[in-house]
Amino acid sequence: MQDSERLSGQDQLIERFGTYFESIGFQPIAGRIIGLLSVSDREELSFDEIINRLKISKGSASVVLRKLVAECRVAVVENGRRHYYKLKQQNLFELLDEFERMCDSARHLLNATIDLKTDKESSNAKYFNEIINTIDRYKTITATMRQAVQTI
Amino acid sequence: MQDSERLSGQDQLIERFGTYFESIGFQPIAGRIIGLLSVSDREELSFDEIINRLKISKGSASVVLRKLVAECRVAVVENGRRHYYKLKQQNLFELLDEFERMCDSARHLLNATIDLKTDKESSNAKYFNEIINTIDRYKTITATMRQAVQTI
DNA sequence: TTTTTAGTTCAATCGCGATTAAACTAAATA
DNA sequence: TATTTAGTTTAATCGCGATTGAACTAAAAA
Repeated sequence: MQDSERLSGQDQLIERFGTYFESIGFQPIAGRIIGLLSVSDREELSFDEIINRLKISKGSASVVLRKLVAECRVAVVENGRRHYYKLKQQNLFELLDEFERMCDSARHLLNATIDLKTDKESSNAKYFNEIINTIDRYKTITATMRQAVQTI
Repeated sequence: MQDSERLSGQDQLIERFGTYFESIGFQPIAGRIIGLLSVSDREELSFDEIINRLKISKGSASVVLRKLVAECRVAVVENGRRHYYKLKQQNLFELLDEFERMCDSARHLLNATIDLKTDKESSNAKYFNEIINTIDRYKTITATMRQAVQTI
């Protein structure tokens, strides 16, 4: 594969990472930075390399990188005056935890909604109960999966 | 429970539904409408009831409701000149499908990223492979779950 | 000590989706 | 037929997060 080909391929992937992370609530620039750090062959990039490759201002890079570091998405290595950044690998179990917390809060909201219904047998009340049951079934299964993985 | 108590309880839940749906990409008003239709005791509400309870303009209600109907989140019943709206209950398997499509596209992006790496043994390449394996394990499990539920 | 460099800070602005207001349409009603 | 009513359309505006630019700080280099 030629260098130019690789570069343009990387640009496309950076864009895809970017739109994905945008869709889950990150700033556009944050998504591109995660993309660049994911895609790039050298996995530790300086502040300058980042702003030059992505063509963004020092200001936004500074703000967004600080946020990404605070959120443990990116790790920073200081080397003299220079800062180097690399992707911080997430603990996959923590990702699962996060998803389960989301399910829990949905479950909680649906329960509160049913509690407030005059008619607990109404169509929506039944539907919400069905969703709650599905969430509970799902949690049983992931608990099993978690155990299985942990005992390997 | 008193009526006033129930009403303010509903308002709070509407707000919680609203912020939840906002967080997954819906317009604020769309989230509140879904909340109102989820929480309200009468589960079929007229255009007027919606704009009065949520204190929103006819214009935004019209636009947002059309969108929600197009997305199959809300069903509309026309009765003479009046339109009545109710929550459209989703097929829970379709929700699962949607989640799996999301996993598939993530898997695809990670694969493309590894393909483009010069060093397939780099730290990030290994990390991405680990995520792919986790996704695959997850899919095996949900397939089993799906079969189990379908044969009930 | 002076100069250069790396990154930070923050006020200003940009961009854009969400929302409204008011004119408008079409159907029901009188 | 004239009027009322229910909802639609769309131009204008609002609000706000994202981004920039330029001044600024602090540390390294000269």
